Amino acid sequence: MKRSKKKQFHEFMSGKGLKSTRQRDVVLDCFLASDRHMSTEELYMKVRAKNPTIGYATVYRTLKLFAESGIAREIHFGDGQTRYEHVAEGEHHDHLVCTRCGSVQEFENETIERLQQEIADQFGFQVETHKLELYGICAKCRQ
Amino acid sequence: MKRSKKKQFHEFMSGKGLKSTRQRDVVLDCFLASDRHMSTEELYMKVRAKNPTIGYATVYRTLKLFAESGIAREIHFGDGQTRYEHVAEGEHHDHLVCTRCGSVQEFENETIERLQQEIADQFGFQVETHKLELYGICAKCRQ
DNA sequence: TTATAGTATGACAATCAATTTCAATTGAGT
DNA sequence: ACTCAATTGAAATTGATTGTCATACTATAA
Ligand SMILES: [Mn+2]
Ligand SMILES: [Mn+2]
Ligand SMILES: [Zn+2]
Ligand SMILES: [Zn+2]
Repeated sequence: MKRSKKKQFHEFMSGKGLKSTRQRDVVLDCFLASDRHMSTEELYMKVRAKNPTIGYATVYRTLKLFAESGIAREIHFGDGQTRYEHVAEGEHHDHLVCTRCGSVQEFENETIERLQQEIADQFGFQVETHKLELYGICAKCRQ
Repeated sequence: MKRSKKKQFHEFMSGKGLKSTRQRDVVLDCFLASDRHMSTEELYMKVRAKNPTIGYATVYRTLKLFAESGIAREIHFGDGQTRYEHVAEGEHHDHLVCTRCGSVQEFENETIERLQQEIADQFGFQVETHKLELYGICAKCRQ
């Protein structure tokens, strides 16, 4: 799985005439080894631990490339931080976000997805993406 | 309806020992007279048209008070702009957002709301708020 | 292998929305 | 009118992100 994402990214890069670099490989390894829903800042810290010479701008630029290549998805939970999560091909999920501890639980619901489609159809709206997030208190934080 | 929101806001303010000012009244009038889903910037422009001496910070501060008082809700559509929309007491709706023309269509779906609740219950998660947005191309933009 | 052309990098400046600071002003109860 | 906390606008500041640019590097051709 990690092998295949590496491959996917490298194919995307060479297909666009973009280069493979030491820095990008470090960022990629840190991203793939990381928990999901990491903020750019958090990832930058992990990257620095491996190679302190890598700059902030490079991490930002590389994460955008991950999203373009399809191995990552950009997410926003409403704190001013952009986050990235791993994307499994053909999969989709939504999120439960704890406003107390910040933990994130993923879920899938086929019925909701279908209803969304129906609603869009009623309005003649063509859905490209959607975002469903439930914010509240997770089981642990409720004791 | 507009009378009652004005009232609601003024009651909230006096209840907190906060003052009624000329500036706040102008911002409130502009907000109530406006289309929904206005960005702070857009509202600021309307405010300036009525009273060019009112500052940016005052508009920001006042909109936060609207949200606190319950007459407005803060929304984020992923462009870097915070928006505010009118809140009707006891009502809730979600959004279809056109990524081409920026238009916003509101909808309500009781079944989806119920399913969200069920999912949260399964995880022992206590929902406080949620966000459901469908992004894509609206009927008009599809010709 | 070496030359070459275009890409990538990191330090730093710049941007953008939003917030904070602060001295001067104002609102509301007395 | 008096008092005092709340409010204001201008400007400075923050925090995340992006742009600039001179230097360094990668990949391919020769
Ligand atoms: Mn996720
Ligand atoms: Mn709305
Ligand atoms: Zn929690
Ligand atoms: Zn449209």
